[in-house]
Amino acid sequence: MTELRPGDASLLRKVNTQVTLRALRREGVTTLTRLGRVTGLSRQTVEAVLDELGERGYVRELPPDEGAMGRPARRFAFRADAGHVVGVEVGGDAVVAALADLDGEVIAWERAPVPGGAAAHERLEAAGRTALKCVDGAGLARRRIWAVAAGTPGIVDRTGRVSLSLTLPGWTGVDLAGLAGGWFGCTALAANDANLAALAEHWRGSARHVSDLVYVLLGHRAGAGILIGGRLHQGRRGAAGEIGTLRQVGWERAVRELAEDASAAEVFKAALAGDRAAVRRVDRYAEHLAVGASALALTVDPDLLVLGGAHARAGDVLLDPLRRHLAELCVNAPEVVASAFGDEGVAMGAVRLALDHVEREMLGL
Amino acid sequence: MTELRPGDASLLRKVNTQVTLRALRREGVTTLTRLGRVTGLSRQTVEAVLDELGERGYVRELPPDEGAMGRPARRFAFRADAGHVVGVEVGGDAVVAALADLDGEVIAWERAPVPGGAAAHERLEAAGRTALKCVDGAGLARRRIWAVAAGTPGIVDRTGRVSLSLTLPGWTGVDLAGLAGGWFGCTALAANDANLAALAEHWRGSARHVSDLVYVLLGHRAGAGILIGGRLHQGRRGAAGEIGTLRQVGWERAVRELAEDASAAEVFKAALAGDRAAVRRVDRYAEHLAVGASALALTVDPDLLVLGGAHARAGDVLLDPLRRHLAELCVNAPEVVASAFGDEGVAMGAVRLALDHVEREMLGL
DNA sequence: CCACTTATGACACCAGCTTACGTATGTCGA
DNA sequence: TCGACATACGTAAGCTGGTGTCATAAGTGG
Repeated sequence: MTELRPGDASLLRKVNTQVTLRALRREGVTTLTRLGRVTGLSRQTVEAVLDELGERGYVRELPPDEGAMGRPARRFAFRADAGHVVGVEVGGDAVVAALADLDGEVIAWERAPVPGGAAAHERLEAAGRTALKCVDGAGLARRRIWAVAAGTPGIVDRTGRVSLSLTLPGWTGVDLAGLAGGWFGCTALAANDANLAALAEHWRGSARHVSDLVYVLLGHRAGAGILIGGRLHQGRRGAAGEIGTLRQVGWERAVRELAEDASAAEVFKAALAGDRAAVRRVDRYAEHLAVGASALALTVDPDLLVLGGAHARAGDVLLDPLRRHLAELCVNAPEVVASAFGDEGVAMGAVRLALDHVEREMLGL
Repeated sequence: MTELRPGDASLLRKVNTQVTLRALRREGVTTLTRLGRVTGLSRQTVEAVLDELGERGYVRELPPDEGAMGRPARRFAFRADAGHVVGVEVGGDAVVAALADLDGEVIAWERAPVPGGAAAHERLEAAGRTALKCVDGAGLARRRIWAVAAGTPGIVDRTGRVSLSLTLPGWTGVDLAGLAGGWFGCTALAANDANLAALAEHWRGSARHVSDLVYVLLGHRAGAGILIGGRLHQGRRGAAGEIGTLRQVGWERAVRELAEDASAAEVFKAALAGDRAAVRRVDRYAEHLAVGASALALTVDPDLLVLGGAHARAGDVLLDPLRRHLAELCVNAPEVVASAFGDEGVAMGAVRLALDHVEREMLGL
């Protein structure tokens, strides 16, 4: 139900700017004629659009390429360094910040541990410090940051406020987006961590080719992010994917049980080595996970189920039993794969969210 | 991720045709000047668009309205009778067909009982016969039907084939859309019944104002339909919402238990009258339903949960306990309301699906 | 019959896209 | 070195579609 507004000639220019810009970014350094061919627009139109984009600082002209046949073509490139965004994960144990250019290329990472029991203001302070350090360390002026996005566990509403956190002390009620906006004095967004990880996976991870995706983030708790039609689905209050809170699903218990005495990593390692008890324990964990995952899968019927977070790094030791249990529960279970990211998935997703915002702005809504 | 194509001038005309047509249909009989005001387009543009639509047969000019001040304005109206669609429910016990014009006004209903154990070919034959009778009875030429849509229990894939049916004998594998296309020799669509009921509810039922919606259809089995952003979400294989198949959810058992000895209607009636045993039984049923419903609600976090189907007609006798159990299970449970339709919801949704198709065609994709 | 109201019709104008064609600027081979 | 060739540029003409303006038409009311 897109709001449908009447179009005058300027709408055409907007559409064609969009088309041209996309093509330019996809092709890299390109000539006018080539851009005309791939977009289906005339050379003149492309040129006019590129002039405009050049004036706005988004496109740069490079010296002509010599050595080829015929008159050398003017060459253009997208200026990925015209602006930057920062993506931040404000997690339970640590804060991760990523500085990226408009192409989403990460220029600098910054991490800092935060004690699990830290108060909200300490955690926020650490997050701000880390984000600023990330930018300062890269030698970039702070005003070059166009947008910031932050991901955090818990339910984050549409305004970017944490409306419920069950894991971080004092976290419920924190206006994460509002505070993050203060770091660089720019627009700021906030969302649930699993949601952002799902975005990242669709952008540059294991789910590049699909449009409907469920991402399950396995950590101290287990959360889920949902992409439908390639777009984040957050739900009415940002609580979409919070299946883990359903008692029957038992995710909370599963997470607790897994690491009852030994650390989770040790259990997975032992299971990989063939330790019977450990294998059984992983299998139990997988069985519990499968209940919630199948509820998600049966509801959404996604193209793909991606597992991420600390425990997902165990790989097939966990994935194989999970696949087995899922197949038992679901009519036709989706494909299950591991996240393509290590512990930077959430920050990458935050980068993507910030870029989405910036790209909308770039083209004047 | 819309496919983005370059725009020439004809794109503008398409957009403005869309805008004008919508406004015209919303306003009813209208003048040029008024249409210009409400669309934000100039009178000239509106006139040109309307001329074109008139030639194509979608718009009719009416005689000017006399008696008002000033020069009488030309008056235009959408021709809802330019084409028609048929929506069909192919259910377990009956077939329901609805004939509607382009405004979605139902011109004729037709119903026929079908024994639950009927073979697939009998059921299909009954469906075709009912659809044809519906149109013939209204005195409408069969070639005036532009599209047909059919809804049926079970999983229906994107091509309109029933890929899995657990209730109707021989139903798995039936190419419902393909066969329905033969009835009138027009394009035909098919989808799961709960999905269509959800569409109907969003169109003209209890969910008009919301964009994310879960609809639970309570019948011999319980199925669910999901609307996200006002659009049907069917999933990879059309299996979205099939949470009822999850054993932990226990919907199948719940449906069986409810009507163990007495009929379900009697149980609800007794509960309404205050019969303790019946109240307990409805409560148990509601409790079971709530598990699946909460899984759906926690996954999607919809604006609204609509209950439909035979059992939903019991009203608050069922809804109240369901709301109570939902509130226990969900972080913030969605509002729960009953369907606005009786047993015509699925056919109405089928009409809507067919109209969606027709409207896309009308504007040239 | 005249003043007033409201919509129409015709005209000029603008933005934006396309096609066509001549021209500029390089490479390649004799 | 020079002409043939290839390729891209620059300009102009023409189309579509949308907007604003202004005189005019066609009613009502006194």
